Amino acid sequence: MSNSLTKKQKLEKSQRIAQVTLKLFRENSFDEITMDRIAKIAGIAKGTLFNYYKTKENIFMNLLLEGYQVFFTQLDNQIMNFEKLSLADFKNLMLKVTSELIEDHPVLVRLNALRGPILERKANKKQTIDGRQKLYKIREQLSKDIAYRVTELTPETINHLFITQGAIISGLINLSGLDRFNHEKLPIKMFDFEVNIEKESKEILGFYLDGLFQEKES
Amino acid sequence: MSNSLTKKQKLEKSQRIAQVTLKLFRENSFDEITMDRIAKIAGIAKGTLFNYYKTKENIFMNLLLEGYQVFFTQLDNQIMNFEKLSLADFKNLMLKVTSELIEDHPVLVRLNALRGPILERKANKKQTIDGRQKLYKIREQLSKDIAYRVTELTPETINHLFITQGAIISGLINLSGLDRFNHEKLPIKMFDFEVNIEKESKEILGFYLDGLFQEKES
Amino acid sequence: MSNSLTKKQKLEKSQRIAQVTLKLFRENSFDEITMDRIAKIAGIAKGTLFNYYKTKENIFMNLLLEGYQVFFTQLDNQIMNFEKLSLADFKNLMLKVTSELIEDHPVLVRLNALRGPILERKANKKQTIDGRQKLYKIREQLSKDIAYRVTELTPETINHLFITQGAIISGLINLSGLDRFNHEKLPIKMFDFEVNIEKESKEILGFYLDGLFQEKES
Amino acid sequence: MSNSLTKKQKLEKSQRIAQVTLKLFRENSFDEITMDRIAKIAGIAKGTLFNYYKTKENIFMNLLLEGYQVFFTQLDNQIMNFEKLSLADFKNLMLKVTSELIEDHPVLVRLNALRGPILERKANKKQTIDGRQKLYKIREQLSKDIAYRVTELTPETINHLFITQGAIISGLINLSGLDRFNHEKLPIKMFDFEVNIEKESKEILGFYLDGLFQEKES
DNA sequence: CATGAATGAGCCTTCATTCAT
DNA sequence: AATGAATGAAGGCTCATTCAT
Repeated sequence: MSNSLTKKQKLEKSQRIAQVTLKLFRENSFDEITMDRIAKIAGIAKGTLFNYYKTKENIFMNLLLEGYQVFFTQLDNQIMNFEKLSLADFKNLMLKVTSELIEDHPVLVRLNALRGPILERKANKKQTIDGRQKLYKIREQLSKDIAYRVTELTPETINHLFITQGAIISGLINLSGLDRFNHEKLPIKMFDFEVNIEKESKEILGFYLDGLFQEKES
Repeated sequence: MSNSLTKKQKLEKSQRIAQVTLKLFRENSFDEITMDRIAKIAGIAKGTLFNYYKTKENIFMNLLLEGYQVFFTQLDNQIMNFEKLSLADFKNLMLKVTSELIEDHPVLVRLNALRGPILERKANKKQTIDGRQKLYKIREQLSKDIAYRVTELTPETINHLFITQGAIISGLINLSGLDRFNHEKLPIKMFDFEVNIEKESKEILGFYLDGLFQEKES
Repeated sequence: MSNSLTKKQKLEKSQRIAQVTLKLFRENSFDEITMDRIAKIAGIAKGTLFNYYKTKENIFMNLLLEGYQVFFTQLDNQIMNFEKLSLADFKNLMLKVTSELIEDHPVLVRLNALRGPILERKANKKQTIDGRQKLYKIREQLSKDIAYRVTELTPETINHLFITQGAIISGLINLSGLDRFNHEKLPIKMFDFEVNIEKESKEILGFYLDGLFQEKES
Repeated sequence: MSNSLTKKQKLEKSQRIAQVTLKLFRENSFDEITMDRIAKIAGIAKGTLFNYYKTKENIFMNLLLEGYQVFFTQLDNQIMNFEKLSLADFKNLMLKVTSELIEDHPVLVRLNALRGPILERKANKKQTIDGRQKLYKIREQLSKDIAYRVTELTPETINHLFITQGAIISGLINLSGLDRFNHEKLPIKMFDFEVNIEKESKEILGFYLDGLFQEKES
């Protein structure tokens, strides 16, 4: 009774852990976030962490999957409001999504960039496959819903576009050295540091879409 | 002279260390590469490592700077053969460079992605600035030489393009989980794993250039 | 409760570590005492050490502060038994304290000598200041209690005297090469080795007090 | 011929090493001075150091012995100018020497403080004894010359006084945390940091001498 | 289920000393 | 006698993970 938690209670605790980690990740790198800090801030014992997540990497993997699920679900809901979308509409949508990712969910992009080089390294094969498949499923559903409204594009193409979008944003974020998150500014003015991630991302993605659409036409 | 290594010999040994590290980096992440492993494979004592490079990060930073220097110098030499380059020529050039980076020097791109979040963390401000400036200089010279031949573009734009190119490739490589470099193939077929980095990069960059050129014209 | 050590238990373990370190310090210099040795002798893992003390220096700093606290508190208690103390009484007191420090707590003096050149080096500014202030507070209280009973002297003068006393003893202990604490006796008879630290210290301090008192009178 | 140095040349080189070390020791602790730095500043190879001094500790021990030799010799010369010295003269002399040690040769005192805890630890028994004996001889000669002029005191007493003097100064220097040599000042005002080493030393020694002389009279 | 003390492998780095040339 | 590259033992410290209670 007392020592057996309801599913709801368990979920709440695991989410608390996740939220704390997420918050920390906004201004810290993976290495800078220790299980100690997470436990302390979450107000639970370090050992308890491992009852909810087998490894540190699992916390982040979960964050990634849950995050994208929420994000894509919300996006899906918005799309449901439309009957049809022209290519121009779709382009605007993708650019808007780009802005949102960068402004409101850069953490999601950074988590995604963590997946291959870090998260999956310490996960076993099954976990890795499960994680990827889940992420894929989420994106797949969204892609289908969009393709249903943008008749010129297939779900595969749209799915592909989301991946490309992620790669572009991630590449730019990483390159910009996360300087927005760093405290000390370097007394130097070079292009690297002036990368306006949002503007760049939208430009690249925009031209990419233009090219893609043009190709389809011909 | 006797026991004193000539500059050439010293360079050779420091390059041996660098080569060992580079080789390890092809299939391992920064964290997985320890000074111990480097020393062992290079066939020298761990302490000797520090006679050539003051920190682990220095080895990688050097690898990055030297690598780009060589790569861009070769590129520069190729360009010197031309009198003038049309925009179409330039586009082909950028696409060819993209292929080369991905096929022959993916390590360079990954090193560059390491710079901000890892290499510069443990370097002091001066080293960081020096490193960045050196890298910048290299790219700057190349950009000027190209701009001289592609009259429609400014050096700044070209420099910008190289950075964008790096970001795109880096984003895709990272996203693809480096699977092509891993030993074990995952028994799974999903889009992520089928990302043909080279094809994708060229497509994105190609369309980006098209859009950019078109914009200039109007 | 179960696996959680009570405050008392934690204190006991941290004191065990401290005691081991103290014991080692009796016959070894700071550099000769490694965290490895401390852990081994304390019968715990090296990592455990760092759960109780963040740095090696912290162990010693703690030893110093705790040691003086205990010593001065005991001294304070003795003083509380008196209503008033004449200058002669006070002189006797200081000489007695000198004997006690040398006979029973030479380690305390040596720790104090370690503070500036070693312990505070690796401590951050806050720690350094805190440590010094704590030590100062301890001595200050004692000085006040004494000054209350020795009407001819101010607390400042007395505080000053304790510091001078420490310097004299420390100087002599260090000079005598700690030989009395070393295992091997040197087969040599020279003045240095015959320094009777206790006798010397008391003589110097005694005369110093005499001079000081005489000065006050005139 | 070319590969065999004259005694003079050898002496010069060993003195150069010594001078460099001495200079470094003025603003650095023993640990902060590496053989590397010494060699570099002296303009010789690191290996060469070991042709002149078998160990790092030997350099410092030599510095100590040579330093005192010079200092005491100069002092001896000054004394030779006098026929007789009264006790008051002698006291003034000792106080003047104290000032000189603190103002001009604090390094000497610090070296002396290094002898027991550091220098002799890594030296073998013979070296230790030799070093001590040499130092003793130097001081002994001086003591005799003084005793000859201060008829009230024996050479032993005077020798003893020099040791006491060294202990007092050393104790105070160490206690003051070498703050005069530190770059960063602590934003704190406590007695410890206000120790005026020279004033304190002279006061303690002065009173000590007063007491001693008074004792002799009675 | 929660706890948090204990673990120990592993990391980077330092530096006096050696020795082949 | 001089060189300086090579050595390697040693050091302090980190942190994800385990497990007895």
